Amino acid sequence: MQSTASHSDNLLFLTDEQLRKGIEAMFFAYRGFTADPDRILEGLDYGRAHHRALHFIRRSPGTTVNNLLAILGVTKQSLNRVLRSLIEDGLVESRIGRNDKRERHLHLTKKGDDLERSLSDAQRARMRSAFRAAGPGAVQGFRLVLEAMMDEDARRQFQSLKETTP
Amino acid sequence: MQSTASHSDNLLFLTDEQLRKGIEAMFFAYRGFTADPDRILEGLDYGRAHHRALHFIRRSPGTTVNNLLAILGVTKQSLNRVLRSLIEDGLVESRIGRNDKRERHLHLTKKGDDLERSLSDAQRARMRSAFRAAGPGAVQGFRLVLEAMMDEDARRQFQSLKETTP
DNA sequence: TTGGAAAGTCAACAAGGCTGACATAAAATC
DNA sequence: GATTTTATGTCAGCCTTGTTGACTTTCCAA
Repeated sequence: MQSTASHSDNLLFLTDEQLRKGIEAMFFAYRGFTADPDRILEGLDYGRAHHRALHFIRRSPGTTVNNLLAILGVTKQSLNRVLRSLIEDGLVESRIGRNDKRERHLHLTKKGDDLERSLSDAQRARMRSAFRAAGPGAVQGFRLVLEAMMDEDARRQFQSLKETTP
Repeated sequence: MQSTASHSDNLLFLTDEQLRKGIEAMFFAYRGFTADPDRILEGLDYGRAHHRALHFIRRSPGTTVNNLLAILGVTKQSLNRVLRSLIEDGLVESRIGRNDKRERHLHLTKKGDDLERSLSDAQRARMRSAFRAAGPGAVQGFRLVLEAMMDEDARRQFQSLKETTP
């Protein structure tokens, strides 16, 4: 029975019940994850889509529109609507490429950087307190599971973002 | 320096860089998390909102509309639109409460159960493969962090769902 | 018996996805 | 040099899913 016990121990986390808990945890946690930035954006004329664009532009200054499209996984029409308003309002600057003049390289202005910072500060604060509450080992596990849950493409994008040190 | 090293070891996972990675991991992983059910729903006339309603009705058969509202965190008008189509199409049955006849108790029909099963099968398959890839320890950490990331209310709901054994 | 809670409905609106069609400029290729 | 491909932007229109506000019906409970 010893080997049976150890066998079931190893597979315990793969029962449908455990998987369902994982699914529901993702659902509730994602709500918390977006709650703080959403609250900040409520007053302004922006939404979650604007936050995502600002985040990845700040993350990779000078990124092209096509690049951003691939990362965000939306259509250019969707992204364009968001970018247009950010550019009009002076939060994002679009510079014509030097080598390839078809490309637009995106940068945050001071104003855009300020907003993104306030949004990500709020999000980081929650992440920090969750990490602190769960402990270092848990954080490692958290990232392993999330990475394994991604689509191949997303994982590649995530990993190449990881490697860059801004 | 021994105590300094151990001190920085303990805080290493709280650097802004680590937190940013956590944020991006949530973003990419959530996309993967919803991708499979979304693909199935694409053909049908339903969306993610329908999936969520079906999930929690199957999870807690006989739940009231108010209960579901609290869990899903949307307005009754939003939920009503979704429930109406599910009831019309014969996936959900709405039974008037016996004790309190104002209440509607929600149940899945065979048809609703079949659809929910096919959606959650797909979602569980991804979760299973992520859990398997990451290992039991990681799964524990994953859930600890997610739980700590939830709002108070959501955490209470999550925990009371956990305790129920259907 | 009356106040208020639970549930449902209608209307209107917004964010943010999507498709399709088309325009322009520039690079790449033949 | 002509043609094709690529990167971007834009217009129009559609869908889902969220919102608010106003109103009705039902019916429990004080």
